[in-house]
Amino acid sequence: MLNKSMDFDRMNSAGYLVNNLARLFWAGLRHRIEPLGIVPGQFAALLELWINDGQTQKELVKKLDIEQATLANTLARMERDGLITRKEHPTDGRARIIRLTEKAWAIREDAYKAANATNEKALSTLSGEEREQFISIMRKVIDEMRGND
Amino acid sequence: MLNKSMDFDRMNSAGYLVNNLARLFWAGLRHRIEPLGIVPGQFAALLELWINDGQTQKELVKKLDIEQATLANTLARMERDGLITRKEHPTDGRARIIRLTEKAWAIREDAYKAANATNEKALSTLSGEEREQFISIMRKVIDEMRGND
DNA sequence: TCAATTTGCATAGTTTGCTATTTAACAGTA
DNA sequence: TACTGTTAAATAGCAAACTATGCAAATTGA
Repeated sequence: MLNKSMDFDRMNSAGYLVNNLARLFWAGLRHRIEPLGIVPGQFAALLELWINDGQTQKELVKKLDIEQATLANTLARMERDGLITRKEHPTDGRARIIRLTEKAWAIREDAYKAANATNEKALSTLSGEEREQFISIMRKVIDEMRGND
Repeated sequence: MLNKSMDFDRMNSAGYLVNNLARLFWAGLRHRIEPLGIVPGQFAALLELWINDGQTQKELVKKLDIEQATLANTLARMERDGLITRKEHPTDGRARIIRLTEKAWAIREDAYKAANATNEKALSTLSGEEREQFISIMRKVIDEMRGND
C-alpha cells in the first residue's frame, strides 16, 4: 500500500455511523407510531404543538430544526391526515394559525410512550454514565456544526 | 403539572439529537463534495467500489446498510451522472456488473479528503478520549438496534 | 400615498430513504 | 421437458429532506 490516505474506513467515520444510527431510530419510531396513524416526520411538529398549540408556521420553523419548505409540506400532509387545521390569522392575512385536532390530542400519551420506548431500547446497552456522555457529546457536536461551516 | 410523563423534552432525546446530527453531517458533506459532481447518497457505494470494483448490486447491498430498491435507484442516478457502468454478468443473466468510470476514479482522493474534513470539523470540539467514546458508543447502539426491534 | 421591499407561506423540482410489487432469469424436480 | 419456486434487479408509490422560486399581504420610506 502506497499511502494510508488512500483508504477510508467507513466503520470508523463519525458521519457514516451517525447516518446509520439516524435511520435505525427513524425505523424504530416509525414501527411504534404506525398504529397511531402518524409518521416520524410529523413528530417534531406534534411535540411542539402539544406544548404550545395555535402557532403560526413561522413560529414553528423557528423552533424545529427544519426548513420552512419542509415544514410546509409536512403540515400539508398532517392536515390531509386530520391531525391539524389551519385557520386565518386574525391580524396578518399571510399567516395561518395551526391548531391540533382532537385526533392529534388523543394520541399524545401513546406517542410519548413510543418515542421513549425507542430511546430506551436504543440506549439499553449503555450504562448511565455512557448515556450522559452520549447525549452531551452529541449536543457539543451539534453546536460545533451549527456554528460555522 | 399533573404528571411528569405528560412532557417530552426533545433536547434530551437521543433520537432527536441523532436525527439532527445526521442532517448536519449530510449538509456538511454535500457542500464539500458538490464541486466533485457527486452527492452524499452516492458516497457509500463509491467507497465500496473504490475498494472493490466490479461487484453486482446484490453484493453491494450486502455491504451497504441500505435496501436493495434504494441502491438500485442510486445506481441509476450514478449511471446517469457518468460515475458507473453496468454490464451483463458473464454467467447470470439477471445480474449486472457495476464498474466505476474514469470520472469516478479521478475524484477518489478529493472525496476522501472531503469526508475526512467533515468528520474532522464535526469532532474538532471533542477531546481524543471523547472522540473514542463517541464512536464506540455509536457502534454499541447500532449493534443493539440492529439486533432485535 | 404609493412604489419598493420584506415577509409568510406555497410550490416546483431533486435526492434518498422506505415497502411492496413486477419482471425476467435461474434452478430444481416431477 | 415442463412446472414450480427462488432470486436479481427494476419499478411504483410514498415520505421527508433540501434549494430555489413564486405570490400575495404587510410594511416601509420618500
